[in-house]
Amino acid sequence: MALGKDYELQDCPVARALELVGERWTILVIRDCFLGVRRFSDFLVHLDIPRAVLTNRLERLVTEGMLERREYSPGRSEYLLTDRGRSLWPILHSLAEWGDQQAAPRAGRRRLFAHAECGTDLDAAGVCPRCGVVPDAGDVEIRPGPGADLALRNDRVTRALFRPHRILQPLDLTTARSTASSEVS
Amino acid sequence: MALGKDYELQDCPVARALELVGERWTILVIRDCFLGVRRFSDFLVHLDIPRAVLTNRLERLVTEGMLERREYSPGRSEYLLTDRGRSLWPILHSLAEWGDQQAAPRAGRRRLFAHAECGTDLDAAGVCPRCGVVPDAGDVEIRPGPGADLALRNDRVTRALFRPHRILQPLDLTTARSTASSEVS
DNA sequence: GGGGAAGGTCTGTTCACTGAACCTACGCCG
DNA sequence: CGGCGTAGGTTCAGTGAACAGACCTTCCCC
Repeated sequence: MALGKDYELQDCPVARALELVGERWTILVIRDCFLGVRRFSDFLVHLDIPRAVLTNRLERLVTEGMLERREYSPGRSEYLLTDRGRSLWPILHSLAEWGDQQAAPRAGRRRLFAHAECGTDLDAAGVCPRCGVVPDAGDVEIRPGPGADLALRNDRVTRALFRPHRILQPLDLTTARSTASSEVS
Repeated sequence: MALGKDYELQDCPVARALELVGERWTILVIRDCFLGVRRFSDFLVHLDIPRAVLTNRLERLVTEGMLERREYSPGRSEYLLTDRGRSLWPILHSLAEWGDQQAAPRAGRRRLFAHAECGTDLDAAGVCPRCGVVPDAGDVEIRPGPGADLALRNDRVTRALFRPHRILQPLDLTTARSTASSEVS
């Protein structure tokens, strides 16, 4: 299903897409995957999502072929975007663009995306203005914009995101973890 | 709110976007607006959405400034996309692209988008390959692709969509209405 | 003034999300 | 060995939203 009653009878590609990624939380889980989050507990602290729902969404994304589950140690798994999952990048990017245009804090954008190869910021359509290409998700670097705000939320994942890094690469949570004097919700 | 518990604490543009358009059905209502649907009863037959939910979504979209409600006759209203609503076009387009890539029927794509000025089909990023621009939503023409299928669903709106037309322009429902021998769900 | 369409509201039921508690396996430390 | 912490879940009661279907009101047309 997707949203209670599935949209099966909708002969429309948008409905098809929503069947796969339209459930509550699903898009945010995928967003976190792009940001480099891979472990259950990291999704948990970053999303404030009920554990049962997270379990459910991860399972579903795995069976849909968006994520791959891999045990990095007995009983511990991490979740990685598959090629299919990565193909969602244009959707994520357009959502982020729109969200920032419509509701950016006064301070400015929260996150900036750049073409990693040349360092140029992407335009609204996801195109690198210098190279004239739409970079693959693996070639995008993300960094906090002027509107980013640690006061709003301060968990180890959010802190780690304050260092620029390539999308899809695992976050460096070690230092962020040790910096943590208190783990504020 | 947006999805039960709102995503207020997410300092992320994607979460902001989902707060506005992430609820069940909301995206499909907006899709229909782009397709030219304007009236309560047309949304109803095309979406198979519970009436109460439709009322609620339309109301919310109006208060969010995505739609404008206009009485075209006492007690009868139609809903039109505002500029803010139109700015969602890139998101809709990327969703449609992705949905068709991932789950197109064997017969092929369900819908095709073309740049109305020159008649060229848009590429996956929404760019017109001939003109090199991302056409505004008002300059996009939509027509059924080879994978479109009236057998799946056959209401007056779906039938009207079988004629090519410009996005945002009202559908010509009159002939489709009269053609209707029986209004199959 | 009877019938039909448009655009809703109301109601009972089902279903999914929520929050909190509980559980298990592993690793480390003394 | 025994205790503690962490990762990654599962279980369960409570709640709020979605669902289907009946009902209602206003307008229009004959």
